[in-house]
Amino acid sequence: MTKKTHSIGELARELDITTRTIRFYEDMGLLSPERRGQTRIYTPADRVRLKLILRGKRLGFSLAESRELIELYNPDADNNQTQLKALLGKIAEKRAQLLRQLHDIEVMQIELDEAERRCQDAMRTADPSTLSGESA
Amino acid sequence: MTKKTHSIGELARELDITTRTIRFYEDMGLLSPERRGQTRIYTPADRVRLKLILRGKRLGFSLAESRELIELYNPDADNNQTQLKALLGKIAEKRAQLLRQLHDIEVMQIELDEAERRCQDAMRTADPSTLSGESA
DNA sequence: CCCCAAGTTGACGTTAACGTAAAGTGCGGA
DNA sequence: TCCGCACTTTACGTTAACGTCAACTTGGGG
Repeated sequence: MTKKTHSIGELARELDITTRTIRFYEDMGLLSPERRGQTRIYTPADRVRLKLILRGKRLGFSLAESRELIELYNPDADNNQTQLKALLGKIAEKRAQLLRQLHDIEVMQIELDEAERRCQDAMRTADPSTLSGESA
Repeated sequence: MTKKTHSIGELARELDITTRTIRFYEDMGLLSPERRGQTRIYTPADRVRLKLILRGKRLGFSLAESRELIELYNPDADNNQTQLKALLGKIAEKRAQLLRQLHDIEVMQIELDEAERRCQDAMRTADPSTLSGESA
């Protein structure tokens, strides 16, 4: 059975971040691992949270935004109807933001296509004297 | 004919950023508008560059990355074959990065779906006493 | 028992991306 | 002519997200 908990070092190595980063996220309230004495112990759930944060980072989310996201995934038992409605609203917001990013990516992909085309055109029409030595 | 150049203030208003930001981008080498005396004059091309930077920001790109992107779109006449190959390589990198982001967005959308579902479940099963006053 | 690797808590340093305040320039209108 | 507004440069301040020591403690191996 795949070991259920991790040390901070293990997590850091696996996710390719530093322990400092993990502790920082804890300071920011994004994680709250258990303790055995002083030592932090991370559950699979903590690992999931971390990966969620890192995914957020890859999309340009701030830690505050990632914290919001994490909270969205937690309809805690103590949420009343009003709070739940607010949650649904925030979910819709995030969704809209993702759609905007999708659009931005599409546009950027097209621009990259054009850039590549121009680049290849330039290679074909380039002065052959600038060839940098692959012919004997 | 739609006026061809813009003042820094016009651009700032249109793109919803500050003039400080625009000047900062210039300091970072992302823009180099013409001058009429001291005053900066922005061409449509400058405007395009700016929008490109802002799109990059929405996707979490740093200004350095945006500068790279801008350079990708400029197969300057003075690029030799070696440089052009390097450009194609960078274009491929950016493409890969965008694909990663696309994947991240997909995953996140699914997670939002689940979050929304859980949230609505919670609303249905919630203690009706927490209803905050919409029934007469 | 002692050491070392891996953990811990401070605390200060650093980088990116601007904000903000100060002090001056240039120009179209009353 | 003087006002006001938009522009300019210079320079210091700020926030987020860590990096980088320093000075501990702690559990297991020789």
